[in-house]
Amino acid sequence: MGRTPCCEKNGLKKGPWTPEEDQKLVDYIHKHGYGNWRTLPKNAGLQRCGKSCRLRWTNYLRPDIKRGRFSFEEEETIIHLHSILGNKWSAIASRLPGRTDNEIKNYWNTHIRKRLLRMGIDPVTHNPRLDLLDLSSLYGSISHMQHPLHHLNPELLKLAASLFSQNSLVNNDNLSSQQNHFITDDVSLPYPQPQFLESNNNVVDSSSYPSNLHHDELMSSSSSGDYYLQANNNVGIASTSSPYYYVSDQLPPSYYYHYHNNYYSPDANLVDPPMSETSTFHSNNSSNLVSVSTPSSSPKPLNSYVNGNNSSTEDERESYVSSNNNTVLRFEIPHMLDVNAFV
DNA sequence: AAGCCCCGCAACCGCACGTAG
DNA sequence: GCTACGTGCGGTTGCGGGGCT
Repeated sequence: MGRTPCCEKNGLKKGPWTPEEDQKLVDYIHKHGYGNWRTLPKNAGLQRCGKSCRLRWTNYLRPDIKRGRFSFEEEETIIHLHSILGNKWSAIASRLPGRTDNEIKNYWNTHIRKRLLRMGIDPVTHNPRLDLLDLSSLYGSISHMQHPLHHLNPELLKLAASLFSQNSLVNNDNLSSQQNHFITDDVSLPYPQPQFLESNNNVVDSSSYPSNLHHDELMSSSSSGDYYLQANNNVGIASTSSPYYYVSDQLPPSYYYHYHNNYYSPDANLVDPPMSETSTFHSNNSSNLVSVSTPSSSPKPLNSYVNGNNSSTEDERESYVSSNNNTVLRFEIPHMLDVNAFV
């Protein structure tokens, strides 16, 4: 232990770099290259610590640094890589030429993360935040009925199925496009088909939606390509990479999809979510325990994002994303979430 | 116009970890 | 094994700009 600090605290400048300091650092590195950051500032005539010089060089002065706002492709890559690598900013930066880890980290924290939260997506797990919806009354309504699904309004069933299928995967060629169902003990109902929409809202593809959603088959489903599919209707599914949902055997099988090449675009404006970070709810029948839990990942109150003012740049970004000719998966959530209106 | 507030971003801090001598 | 050093990361700070009142 007892490692000495990288610099003496006394006499060394902190704070923003002046153009003169930048020039000194650049000149020195052009002449001698960079190497020993501890001795570099002294040799370069800078009243800075080596760490500060290194950060200034790697994050700002390096000649190959790309300036300006992130392109849609870069942003897509960041989200993609973050879903795989997590907060490995340097690893992400290595895949984005000209971008630094610090820049990506800042951009993530100030733009992408907030937008994902507004979209109802957990920025850590990249899964929809089901905790934003209070489903207790919905499931309570289902579970206390003797033949629950027979008596429900189709709109309510559609909503329930929609909520369960929010984690749908996309573009899996190995899955056929048969009618999708969720299975209960006594009734089989079609899953609502998520729609692929172009920017003009034309439906362009729905054939790649996962099929064979019978839970017995899902139990044995395997990963395919980039997509990871797991399903289980037992209580207590454990996963190291995603939130998990577990339900009783009288409710739709739980499942989630870990996806890599696409991301969700639920219309978060359709709901006014509760501000709880995690919600757990129980049906009236204790044997039908239903728990939907999304790990907390937001140090800031969610309403600071959901209800907060959007900056103009953020609005621009939103319009940029929506106007880009990229296909996104869009989930339609009914406006009316009052269960009593359906039963 | 002035003051306040919010936000984005550059920069810093502290710590952990890998590596070479 | 110890130490120095470089590097990476999460968290945080503080400045400056812009918007609002």
